[in-house]
Amino acid sequence: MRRDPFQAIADPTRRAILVLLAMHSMTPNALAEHFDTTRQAVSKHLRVLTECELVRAVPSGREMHYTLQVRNLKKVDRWLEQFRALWENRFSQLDDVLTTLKKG
Amino acid sequence: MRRDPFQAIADPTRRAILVLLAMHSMTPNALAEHFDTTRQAVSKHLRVLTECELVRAVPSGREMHYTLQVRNLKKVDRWLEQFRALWENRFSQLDDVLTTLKKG
DNA sequence: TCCTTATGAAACCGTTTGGTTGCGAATATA
DNA sequence: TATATTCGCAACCAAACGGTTTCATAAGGA
Repeated sequence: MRRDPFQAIADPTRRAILVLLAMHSMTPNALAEHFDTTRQAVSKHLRVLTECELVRAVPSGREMHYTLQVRNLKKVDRWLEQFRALWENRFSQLDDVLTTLKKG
Repeated sequence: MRRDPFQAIADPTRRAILVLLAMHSMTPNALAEHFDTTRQAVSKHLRVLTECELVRAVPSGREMHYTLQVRNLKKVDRWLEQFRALWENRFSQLDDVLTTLKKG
């Protein structure tokens, strides 16, 4: 089973969860209210996110507070880094044909 | 079938293909030599990447030259943008406990 | 204590994924 | 023309994915 941040953010629901948790930590029930699925489905996504260490569970009584753990998102950012130069230089501003010529 | 850059870069082989194509355009055969799979498997990945418009196929005789199309990678970059502030501010430099306090 | 609420885990299901093999079409070469 | 090479497509397969329903556990409230 692949467990890395790239696979984690492939799912749109998981991306939305991360965005919500970026505001403040939330319980599974509170999160589930934002989606058109069951609490258990959200819980499964939280499990994946926890295994990827993109999220951390903090118990509080009978509730569980999930918190964003931003560190591993940086891995995605670092991977993108190697392409950033390509879309920031002036060649990539031109159309695709020119890009092709440059690389061919 | 979901076809977006997030799903495209979830697969490690596809990420490696994108990195290789960032250097210069390549044919499916040339690409396949870099991996421990068949040409057809690489071809399938190229199909996905093409559908996501992360790659563009340029025919040349009986060969096909695949070129990186960087535009849609920016979508991932823009999504990450909303988290970048979190790991760039001084709070995220502290350990996870502090991060929790800040968000709780 | 009894009941409700919050949660995770397990079993199950249909679809998607990533891979293989085999094929046919089209281009280059002898 | 005949042959070899490059490639995409279709069929098939096992494993993973995303979802549901059901159940057990544990904590709060009447």
